[in-house]
Amino acid sequence: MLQTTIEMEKAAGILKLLGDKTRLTMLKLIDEQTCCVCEFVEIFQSSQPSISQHLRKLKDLGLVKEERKGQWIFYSVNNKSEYYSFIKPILDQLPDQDDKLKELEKKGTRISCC
Amino acid sequence: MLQTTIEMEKAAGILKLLGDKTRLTMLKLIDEQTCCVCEFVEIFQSSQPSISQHLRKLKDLGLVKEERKGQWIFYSVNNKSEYYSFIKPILDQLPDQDDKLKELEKKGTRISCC
DNA sequence: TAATTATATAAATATACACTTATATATTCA
DNA sequence: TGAATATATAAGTGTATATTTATATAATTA
Repeated sequence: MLQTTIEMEKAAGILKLLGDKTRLTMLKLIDEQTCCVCEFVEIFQSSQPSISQHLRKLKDLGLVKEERKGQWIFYSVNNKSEYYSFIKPILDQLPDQDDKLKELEKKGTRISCC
Repeated sequence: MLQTTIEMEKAAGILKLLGDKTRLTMLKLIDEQTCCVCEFVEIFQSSQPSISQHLRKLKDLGLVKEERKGQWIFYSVNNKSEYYSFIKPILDQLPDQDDKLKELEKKGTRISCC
């Protein structure tokens, strides 16, 4: 097998994180874009702590990276992660979620600082 | 995007099932082989009901198929499943688990009926 | 046909997980 | 510098999930 493999325990841990609709949708959204916490709060109609806690789990495994810009913290998928090649084929099979961001833009609540 | 997509909710449900070390290892094992319940019990050092319940969940989503041969029921990944193309790239990135079956053969507890 | 072996299912229990509530920290702006 | 905004964290709570215990079903074999 030429393909890179990933330790079983690690793989299960990552898949468990992806096995949540909110986190999975988050990852798909920020695979090629960037979102801040308050945008997620609006998109998922969830509380701010709930969103923060989901992001924390993704960050703990190094799957996402954050970048502060003023008062906002923007999240995106960490394509430098050693597990990116593991999750990328999964994300690629998910339906595009850009309509969710389009909705924010329409409502004028999309944050595009700088 | 040319790739087939899968509904978000369904994808999360499947990934949640894969996000368990026992089930993930099971799937990897039976992607190209066939195993019966008692073999899993020995491989994972788990109780028989525990193994049966894991298999039930995989079967409920159609990810595995079963075939009775005498007193044994053999399980294998259902490559006819509409979700097989979703899980296959994941399984392909996992380390080979054949050593687990080799171990059974060495101990003489591998079931190879017929 | 009775005993044995393999598997499934149901109920009970213990643990893991997501979400809420409350609070802390950090940045911006008046 | 004080108020407002954005985010994080900690503690508490409720729900989901895995595992055990107990029992049922099905096939085999003596």
